[in-house]
Amino acid sequence: MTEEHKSLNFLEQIVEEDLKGSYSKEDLRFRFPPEPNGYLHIGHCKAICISFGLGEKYGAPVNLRFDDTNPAKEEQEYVDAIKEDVSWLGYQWDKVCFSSDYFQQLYDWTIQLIKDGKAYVDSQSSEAMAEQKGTPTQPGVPGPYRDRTVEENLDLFARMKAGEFKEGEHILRAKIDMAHVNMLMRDPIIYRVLHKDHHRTGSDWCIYPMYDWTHGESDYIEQISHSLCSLEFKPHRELYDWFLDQVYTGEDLRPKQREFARLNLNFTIMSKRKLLKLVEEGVVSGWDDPRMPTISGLRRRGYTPASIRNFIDAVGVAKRENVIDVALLEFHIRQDLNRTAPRVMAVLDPVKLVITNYPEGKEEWLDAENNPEDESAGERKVPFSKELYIEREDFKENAGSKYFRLTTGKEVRLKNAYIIKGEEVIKDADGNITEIHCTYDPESRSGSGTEASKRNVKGTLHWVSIQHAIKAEVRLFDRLFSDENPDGHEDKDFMEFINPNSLTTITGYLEPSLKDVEVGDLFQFQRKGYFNVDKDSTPSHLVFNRTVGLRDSWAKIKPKQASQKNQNAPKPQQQQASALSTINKLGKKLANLPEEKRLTTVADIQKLAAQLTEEEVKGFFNTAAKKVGTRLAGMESLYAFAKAQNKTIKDIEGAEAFVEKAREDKNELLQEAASRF
RNA sequence: UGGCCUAUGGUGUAAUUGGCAACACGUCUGUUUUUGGUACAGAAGAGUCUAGGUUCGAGACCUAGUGGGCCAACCA
Repeated sequence: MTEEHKSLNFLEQIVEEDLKGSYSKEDLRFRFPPEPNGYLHIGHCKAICISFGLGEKYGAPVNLRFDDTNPAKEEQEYVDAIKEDVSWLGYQWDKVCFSSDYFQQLYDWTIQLIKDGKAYVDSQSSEAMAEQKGTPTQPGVPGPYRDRTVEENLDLFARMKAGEFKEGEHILRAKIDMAHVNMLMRDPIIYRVLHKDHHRTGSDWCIYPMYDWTHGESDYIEQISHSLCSLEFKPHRELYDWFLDQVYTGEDLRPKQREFARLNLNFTIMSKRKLLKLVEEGVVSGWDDPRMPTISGLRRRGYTPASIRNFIDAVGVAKRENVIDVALLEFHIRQDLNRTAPRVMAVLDPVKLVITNYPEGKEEWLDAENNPEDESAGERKVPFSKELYIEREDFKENAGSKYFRLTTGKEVRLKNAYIIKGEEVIKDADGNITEIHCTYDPESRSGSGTEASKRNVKGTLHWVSIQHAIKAEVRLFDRLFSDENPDGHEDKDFMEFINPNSLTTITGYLEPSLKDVEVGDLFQFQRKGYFNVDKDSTPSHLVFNRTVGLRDSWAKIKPKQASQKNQNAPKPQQQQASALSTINKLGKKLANLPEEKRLTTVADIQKLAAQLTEEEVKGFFNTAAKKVGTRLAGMESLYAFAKAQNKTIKDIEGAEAFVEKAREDKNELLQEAASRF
């Protein structure tokens, strides 16, 4: 067993248990069952990774099944997009299936259901039916059509199928229990009339099965061993099993449904319906807008499959509600891109830098490393000349000592080039800096090996030669919502939290090596972040997206410096833990400590106890009997406190009873401690 | 007035047969660095929602309480 004993999540444990039980490895089969009514988002990635991940782990097939039972919402476009997204993530399905492939089988089973008296045609309005259904706390009551004869039901259902009725006139319900505690068991609908063409079956059907009647049976038909879904389907399990009971032959594999908590991300919405609204109202440019949490959006943004899979892996699988910090997603894309993305220089907010002692008209092509994390990435040439662009924020006239960038009189290194020294600032009439003049040290060229080239200067700036630079449109994204939980306010709609500045488009100046990039190419613009080539990009008009910025510790220092001016304020000072809370803390485990450690801890407690007030000591007297450690700590505290105050336990109310109880306790340590009084 | 699920550092996830609760992100310190990136070293931060119980021993099991989630679409 070379197996790291990495702990299994609860779903893997279920599978392991089953494998130890009646399941063989060949029985395992999973499925990912999206409804083709929208694009997949990061939340679906979790479901995909769980089922496909299990498939990879156990060498089991995984079906991609389109749960297409509602022609009103479903389209071929979505089927295609979902396939693309799943395979882009790097998963291979065994079969592509459609619930609609099982319409006939489902229908046949339904006939049997009716014959068995387990389904009936109801002909009321949906309002009347809802009325009879009751509420979670009130049982429902049977409707007037519940006891139709089998013949009548068969006839009506046949005519529903034949298209004799309009939508809503009749539906077919399972006959279970209108008073069941589980609302879903109160005679759920299994078929409704829908006069709509289906994207696959066309006009073959005008009755369509509902989710519950379709899902478990589809799992059964495909012989899915473990049907994994998110927590909100937990109440459906009972019905899933009930339906399965009706068709299960006992001779083959019976699927089981298990549920896990879905993924939530802060500052993000995760509902297809709401994402659709963003698309329809033009808040974003489409399902694949780089700000969207859709897989296609993330892909266009520059996220890699590996980064997403690693992210999902890090998130884990459990049954409790969770909200993941987007910082974790960002961590994983940076981690992936740091290894793989070629480095390149691009100036996004340019200011002109003139090297006054650099010869007019001269140009040099300097060596630049493509990726310090990957030697095999090689080098490229970057042109250097007298006039450059640098970032506006990389120069400051009056800079503090913590500012490592260019300022007058100070030296910095130009990445891959020379060390320069700030000399002079040229401003326009309004006082805006238009040009910075500097001088360079001709001996200091990067990699030249001279003494001067090895000098250490604090800052290194990226730059681009003005005459060689190529222009590009650069799109900078911020989060789409300004609220951490845009979907979580009862009084406010998520649309109110849309961040109006989620997209900034600027013109950047890039080193010329970027001339021939292709859509999807990923780069690190040094010191600026990771960028990829957007699909809008053309050779004559390059368009880049910022996937994610670099971690930026300078960004954190800046605001601190600013606030340092009014910095006589009391420091946030670590709150000194009170003697009492420290004792409590120490006490908690006291009874379980090894001898030596316990003695030193007791000594600590006694020392601290001298600082306690009488009231605080009395607090220990009510400690739950179960908490031996805390009682022990209380005992020690009482002892030390009494000693320090020159009191006996008779002087302290309640102390005698406390000690007495401890003497009689079965814990020896406690007895011992109490016996000293 | 119901049923089901759930509760471990700021966040997320761990904790098989006896380890004063581990890992990752985040935060903070340093070191290295021609990216204020990366890498490396280190620190702070929970004593496991509360109260009982079972046990030699409970984060794990039981009961109750409390907090959170889900459940009444001819959606999936």
